[in-house]
Amino acid sequence: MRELCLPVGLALDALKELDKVVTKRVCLTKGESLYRVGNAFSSLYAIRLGSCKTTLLSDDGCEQVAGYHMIGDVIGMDGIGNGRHGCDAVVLEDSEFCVLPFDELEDLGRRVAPLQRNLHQFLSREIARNHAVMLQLGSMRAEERLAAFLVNLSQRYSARGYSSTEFVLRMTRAEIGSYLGLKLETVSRLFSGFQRQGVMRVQSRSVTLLDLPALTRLLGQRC
Amino acid sequence: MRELCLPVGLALDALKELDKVVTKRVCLTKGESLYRVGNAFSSLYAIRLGSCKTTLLSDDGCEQVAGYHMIGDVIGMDGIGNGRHGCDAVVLEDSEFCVLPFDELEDLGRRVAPLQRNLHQFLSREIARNHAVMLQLGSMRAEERLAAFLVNLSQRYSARGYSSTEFVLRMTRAEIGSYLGLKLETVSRLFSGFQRQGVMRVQSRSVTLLDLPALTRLLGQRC
DNA sequence: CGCGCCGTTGATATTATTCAAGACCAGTGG
DNA sequence: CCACTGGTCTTGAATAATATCAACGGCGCG
Repeated sequence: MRELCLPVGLALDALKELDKVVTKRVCLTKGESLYRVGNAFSSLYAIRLGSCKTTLLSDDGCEQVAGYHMIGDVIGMDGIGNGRHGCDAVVLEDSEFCVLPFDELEDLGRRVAPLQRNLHQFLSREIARNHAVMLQLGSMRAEERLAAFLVNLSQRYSARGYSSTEFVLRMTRAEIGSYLGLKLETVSRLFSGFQRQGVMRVQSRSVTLLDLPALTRLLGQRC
Repeated sequence: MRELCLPVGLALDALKELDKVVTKRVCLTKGESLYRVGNAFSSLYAIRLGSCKTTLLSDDGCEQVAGYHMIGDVIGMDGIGNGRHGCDAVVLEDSEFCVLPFDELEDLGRRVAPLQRNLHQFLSREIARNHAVMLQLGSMRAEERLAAFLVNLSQRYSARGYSSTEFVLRMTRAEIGSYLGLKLETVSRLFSGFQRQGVMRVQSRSVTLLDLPALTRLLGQRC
């Protein structure tokens, strides 16, 4: 628990307190849901192992991928506001989660100021993260969106000690497209295009970024 | 302060405590900034009067409108995470803000559980709000986005005791477009189109929604 | 009055979607 | 072992949606 999730730069006693509330684990296999829209909210979840996507359901029943989450990410924060989860969390590979009962987390926050601060930072960063996605969806063209997606993945894998240039996509083209506001064919074409330009290699879900600087340059090009 | 902002359904003593930390006000005139990207974060701000937009700056220096905020909204929450504001807040008309020093808010939260809960709900709702915007940007067509925007404004004005069918847009076509991921010409054309269909009347910034159900229907139509 | 920003509209260009066909791949059962 | 199947992925051609370019009208303000 300690090296991931909430506690970053916390004192030892604060960590011990935190460990006390994190007692439960959940293991799920590919395709299963951790929670669904409308489920009563009671806990946040930290990904200990594996990955998942969160999906939104618009009024008309059409679903959109809202986030791709990997080891160390905390999910479920959108449920605090009205006591119900606002999205589905679907596991993309066999995964394990820490259960963080939110009432106890709040309790703890009241007693341990650094932990409280930490929780607030997590909530805030989730907001900032969404802002970045909004920027992507609102002002980038298809090519730039996919490049941004790849660079983002690269950075997150790198931050977790994995290779920043070689990784396996856990989502289908359709899911990536949904996340980026594109159709699956467009995503496929873009991958092919990037490969043709020599920027990356794609072999179904396996990805090798050959020219990360070039990808990064694509982002800053235009508005 | 009481009727707006944070405190909804709080006990009287909790309210009194809250009043103690909300001592400062800020008044700004059209075009001024409440804060800017990179400014040190110290407070949240509740809009007491007027309205403002928040804008993001992408790496290449292109700006996008990320939110439109009106009386009673609390802004600045994206700055908690790393101690600096992540967007600009620009006032759209002469406006007044309550300053909510965040350290004191956290202090207070540790002492008054309902207030703590309230703060968390606010943060969470901001996340949920962003999700809705992501849905708009990611899976709706231009017409649907503008309809969603208008319906959203209508609901928010209505919730604040103003007319749900007649209001004044505080943003230019370019700003609305930026918010919705469209160009100003597209926004203009859509307004004209809606007017031609008899769904609404537009007279520069003054808007009258003639057929709210029709607008709402536009949202649920397709994916 | 004239200037600058804002808004509208048309013609054209670009971008991404849709529709359609087929390839690939893993898992299944004969 | 191999054919079969369903899901995924790729690619092309036609189409639709939106952006871009350009011109002009209007309004507010100094």
